[in-house]
Amino acid sequence: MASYKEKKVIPIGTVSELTGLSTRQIRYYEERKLIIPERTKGGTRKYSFEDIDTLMEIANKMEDGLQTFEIRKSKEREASAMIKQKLREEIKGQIESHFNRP
Amino acid sequence: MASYKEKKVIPIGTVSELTGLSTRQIRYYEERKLIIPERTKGGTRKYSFEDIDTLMEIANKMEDGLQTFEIRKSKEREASAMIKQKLREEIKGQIESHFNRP
DNA sequence: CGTGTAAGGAATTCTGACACG
DNA sequence: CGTGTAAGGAATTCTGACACG
Repeated sequence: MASYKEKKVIPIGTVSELTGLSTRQIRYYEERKLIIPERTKGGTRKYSFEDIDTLMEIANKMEDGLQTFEIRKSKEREASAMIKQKLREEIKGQIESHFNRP
Repeated sequence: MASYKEKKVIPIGTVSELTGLSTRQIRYYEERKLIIPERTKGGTRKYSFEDIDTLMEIANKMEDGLQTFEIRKSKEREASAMIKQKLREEIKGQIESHFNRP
């Protein structure tokens, strides 16, 4: 969970190099809630490697002609699908353990 | 091999926060060849998570009263031991495959 | 809508040096 | 030897705005 990949430590200039996106694009995707970096005391943005992966996906979708709000929607859908899936599995587990009780 | 952990992307200020070391200490350990960050075009240092682990180890050894050159020596010894070990295994593998040839 | 850019300012980092011990 | 600090400058980043399409 709390590993390297999730740790927000990379400045925007490096993210720009790693993703090939301009800093303008990266900041704009934040404005559209597609990524949420952390900030230092001074206010400079810090990203994680996970954010970089996310940005690459965003870049692909933008190339496919999607609009930022569509990308956000599909992210939200994915997230809620994940939660529902978790719940389903949990309930299934409980039912099974109920019937298998000796 | 070429994963997140080895990628040099973290600026010195963040490294300082993560390790608890001062930027002065971090730069000094570089001067003593204990860590070797990369640089951006502009010349600012970039570290990897691996470097951070290394710095934590260095910090421990410094607390134990070791001097930087001793730490460097022990690192070099480790490195050459690793290489010798690799060679030994390689030769062993070759001998075995020789005798097991049908 | 998504992105480039010039603008002015603030935060971050760099190096070489002096200080202390 | 290892580290703090003040100094001056350079690189990096920030925000809000205008522009184009």
